[in-house]
Amino acid sequence: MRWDEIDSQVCSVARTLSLIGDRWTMLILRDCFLGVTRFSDFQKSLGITKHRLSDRLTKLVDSEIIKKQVYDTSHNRYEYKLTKKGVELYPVLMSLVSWGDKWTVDNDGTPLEYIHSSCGNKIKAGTLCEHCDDPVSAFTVTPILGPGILKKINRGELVDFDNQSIYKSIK
Amino acid sequence: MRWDEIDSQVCSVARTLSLIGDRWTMLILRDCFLGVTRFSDFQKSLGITKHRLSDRLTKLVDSEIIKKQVYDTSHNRYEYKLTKKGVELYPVLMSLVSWGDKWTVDNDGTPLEYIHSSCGNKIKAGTLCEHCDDPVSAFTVTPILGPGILKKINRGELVDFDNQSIYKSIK
DNA sequence: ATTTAAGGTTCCATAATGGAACCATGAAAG
DNA sequence: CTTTCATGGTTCCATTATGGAACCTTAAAT
Repeated sequence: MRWDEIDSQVCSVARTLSLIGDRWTMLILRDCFLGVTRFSDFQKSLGITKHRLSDRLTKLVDSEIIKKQVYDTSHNRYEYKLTKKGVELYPVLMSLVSWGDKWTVDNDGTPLEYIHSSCGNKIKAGTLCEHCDDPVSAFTVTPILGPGILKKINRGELVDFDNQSIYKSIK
Repeated sequence: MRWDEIDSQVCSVARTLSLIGDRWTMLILRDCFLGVTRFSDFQKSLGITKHRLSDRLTKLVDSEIIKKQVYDTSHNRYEYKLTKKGVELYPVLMSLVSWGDKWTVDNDGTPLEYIHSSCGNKIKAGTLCEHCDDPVSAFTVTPILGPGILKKINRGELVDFDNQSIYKSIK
């Protein structure tokens, strides 16, 4: 299977990664969340080549994760800004940051810190269950088949689907 | 800048993506969390070519996100399992799932559902601040320079560092 | 003696990426 | 009024990464 076919997998991870899972894309989005909007600023911040940046921005606009707006009509200058769909990728970014802060930090400490305006403290972000407020971890979650897979099985699609692993989960 | 140099950026996102940000790696980890452990099962589940899978597994073992263990000494058969470092990537996976469930779902519904063993409900995972329990979103978080950057600036490294964007953040 | 299963490696054609050069527009400088 | 600069790109080409198929190795099973 080629990479550009992974969105055919009936899997939210695969479908999401088909949009944001290639080189540079998440770093571009990191910059978006930090307030970068202009082509040349992305380029300086990232060290990406122009045509690669151009390609990635176009794809992100096509998938409606960012939008391209003229900010200077006389010059045709543009700014790229997150859409609602894009803003909602923030948990992905924060979870990457949290993990990186713990496992890839050097002796100097964490590169950035994040202040939560609700309480004024440094963020200690956790993934919690909104029903019980307990932390969500691989050991307290059991995946089960959802309608997105079950309906396709009932219609005879996914004939060679192997659901063994789902019921094993992580031990 | 080449992709294999991004871990030189003083940024937890870049450093994390240098380990798990290339094609296939997150999908391999998805399978790890679902209970897949064997080379051939990864290959069947992912549709990845053998040498690419071999390459990715080796890199994940090198970065201590998974470990390779013999499960059949007479045959030299191996299983790959998440380490503590790897298990802690679960929030990254769940945030990708949550976003994908919302923005990439088809008419049939979500592919998988996740039951939280703490409360028995379907997971509604949210990224919350552990100080105030309020949701963490791009609009309620302000990034500031941390010691990992400040100390390097004080030592005269990062001379051409541009922190403009950090103070803009997202509006 | 041959086949099968697991877990790979090798070879080669194709696709993605990186670096450098080039282009277009309008504003600013001399 | 000619040249230079800033922004936001595109083109060309060499280098890397990836995909597909074939092949390899060990030990058991037929």
